[in-house]
Amino acid sequence: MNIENILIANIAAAIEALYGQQTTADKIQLQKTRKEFEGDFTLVVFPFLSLSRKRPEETAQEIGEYLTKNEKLIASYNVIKGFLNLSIDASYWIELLQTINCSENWGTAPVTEDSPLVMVEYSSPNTNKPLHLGHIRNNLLGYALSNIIEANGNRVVKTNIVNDRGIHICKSMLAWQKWGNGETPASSGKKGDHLIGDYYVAFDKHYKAEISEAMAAGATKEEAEASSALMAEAREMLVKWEHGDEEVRNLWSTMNGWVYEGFDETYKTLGVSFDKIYYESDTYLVGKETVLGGLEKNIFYRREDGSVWADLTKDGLDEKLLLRSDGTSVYMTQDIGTAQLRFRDYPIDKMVYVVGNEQNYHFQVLSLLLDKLGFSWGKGLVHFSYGMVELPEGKMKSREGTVVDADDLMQEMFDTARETSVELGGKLNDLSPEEAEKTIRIIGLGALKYFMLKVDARKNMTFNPKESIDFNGNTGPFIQYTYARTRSIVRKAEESGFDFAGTAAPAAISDKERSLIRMLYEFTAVVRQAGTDYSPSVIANYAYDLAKEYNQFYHDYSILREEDAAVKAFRIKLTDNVGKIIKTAMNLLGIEVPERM
RNA sequence: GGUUCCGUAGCUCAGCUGGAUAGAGCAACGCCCUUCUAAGGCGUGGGUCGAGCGUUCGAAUCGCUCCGGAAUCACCA
Repeated sequence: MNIENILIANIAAAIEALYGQQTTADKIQLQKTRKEFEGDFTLVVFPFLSLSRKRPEETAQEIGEYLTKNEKLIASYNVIKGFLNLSIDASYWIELLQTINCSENWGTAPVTEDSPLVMVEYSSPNTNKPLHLGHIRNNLLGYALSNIIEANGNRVVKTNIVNDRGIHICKSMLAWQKWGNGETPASSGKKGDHLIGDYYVAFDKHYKAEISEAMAAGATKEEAEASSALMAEAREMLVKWEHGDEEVRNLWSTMNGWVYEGFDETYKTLGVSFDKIYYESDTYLVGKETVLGGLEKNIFYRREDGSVWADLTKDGLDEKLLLRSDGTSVYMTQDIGTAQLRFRDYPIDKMVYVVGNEQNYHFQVLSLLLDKLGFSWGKGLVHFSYGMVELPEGKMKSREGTVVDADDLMQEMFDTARETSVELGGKLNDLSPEEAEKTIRIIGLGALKYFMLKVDARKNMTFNPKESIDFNGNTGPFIQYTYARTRSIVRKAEESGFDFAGTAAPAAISDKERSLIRMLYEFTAVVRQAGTDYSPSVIANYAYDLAKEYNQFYHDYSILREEDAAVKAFRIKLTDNVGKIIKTAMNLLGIEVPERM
């Protein structure tokens, strides 16, 4: 049923019949005919000139003539320079729409118990501060990627590794002990993660004050930092934590608990979720064991000072520290431990890490180390590396207070969506207050998510808070609006009791209709490409193209006022299916679409 | 300095397994709501695809060199 394969087979036959020589598949370059020319598929004939020994136009003419004569599906052809444009018979497109209409999950591959298992790690927050704009990009990419991988016929386990231990959380804990007066999320009404974040900032403030005081007394910066009593206390706390000091552990559990409640709320609002959460406090010791195991097998080596290293010079990299001379673990050790635990829990075939591009080197090393340690998926692990989010003024800097908070940003999106719908004449007035509010959240989030996902993940992107909340043009709300419009058309058709059963297929279809069906057909290839390239932006840009194409169609033709019943039924069905695919595409990105807006 | 990534319209971005005259949106200007949702459609203007060389019938796309920007190369995480 794949039209391209049919065409390729016919072209190969044509070449052989006309020129008496076989051709290879890679020479048959079939592409979508550009809009300004007539036709559906275009064959580039330049590769065949050496066989035909004729001019490009003549060669194209001969092949076109042969094809129209021998393949019923090819209705006509035209030649422009070395390009042979082939028009496919309308009946094929009409039938194709019927096929898409009948298939339940067009574009997505089924997942069975035997499907490969892919684990996707994303989010990975620290527990000392709330989520910010960078995390939003990470979460949205990770969630969308998981959906896309699943749509390509894989079992997916979404996972999160929480960095819940270390000096950073001790800083917050210490500051809370000193200046908190027993404040809790319940007592102050603050979200837990924000509360902890505030104490982290408080620590930094007092620490800075301490430093400048010491420097004013004549110390150098290094001396001041080294003699900081606050920092010494924080370190002391970390040591107590490592030794399982009950008081410190209890405080740690309590305060991390507040943070998790806050994170859960943010994740829920953002619409992302996880199947399994790992905590570094559980994995760092496993990492140590695994590294020591590797030491026994001479995969790693120990230096005189007792530190453990991996020699990667043969792989073109440096030597990498795995355990400090005091026996404590480093970042890499934890990731090895996490990998070990995960592999015990799941039969992982492939591991995808959604982590910023500042850690490209880390994952290059991790891949090698896991491979040396015998993890089958180590070598083929995917570091889905994405670029930083920058603001028009430059990078976000927590010290300068230029960090865009995730919760604040989402709230701002909701507020703007509400204002905009009022400005546009109370678009949501027909809905109940609850439904209107729900729709506003769908639109606000849709704007934010689409804005971040349409950009190629590898690239650094600029996030302009003001301009990003634009609901016109290439935006999420534009696509959502188009979806709502398709639903409106279908709803009205159903309400009017239009009889689909008694209608025959239309005799002919227009270019716009052809183009739309073709785009629906291509969705399968788009999903596959997004899966192999790990690229949500491919889906995003497709959804926009489809919505734009449909809007043009909508303006060019009457659908409900069409008098020819066959044509009317066809257009309604087309509308219905465009809506279905828009919805599927948007859902793959983790974006909801409203029935009305 | 080594490694990796990025450079396309004033701005934000598509296009990159080589194909026809490089596309959207925003911003500017003009037209279209008594007609199925105007969060829309149509039109005008706007480009040495960072630069150069090479491969090719054909290069934004592939290769090399250079220029500009980012990340990374820690007993930080």
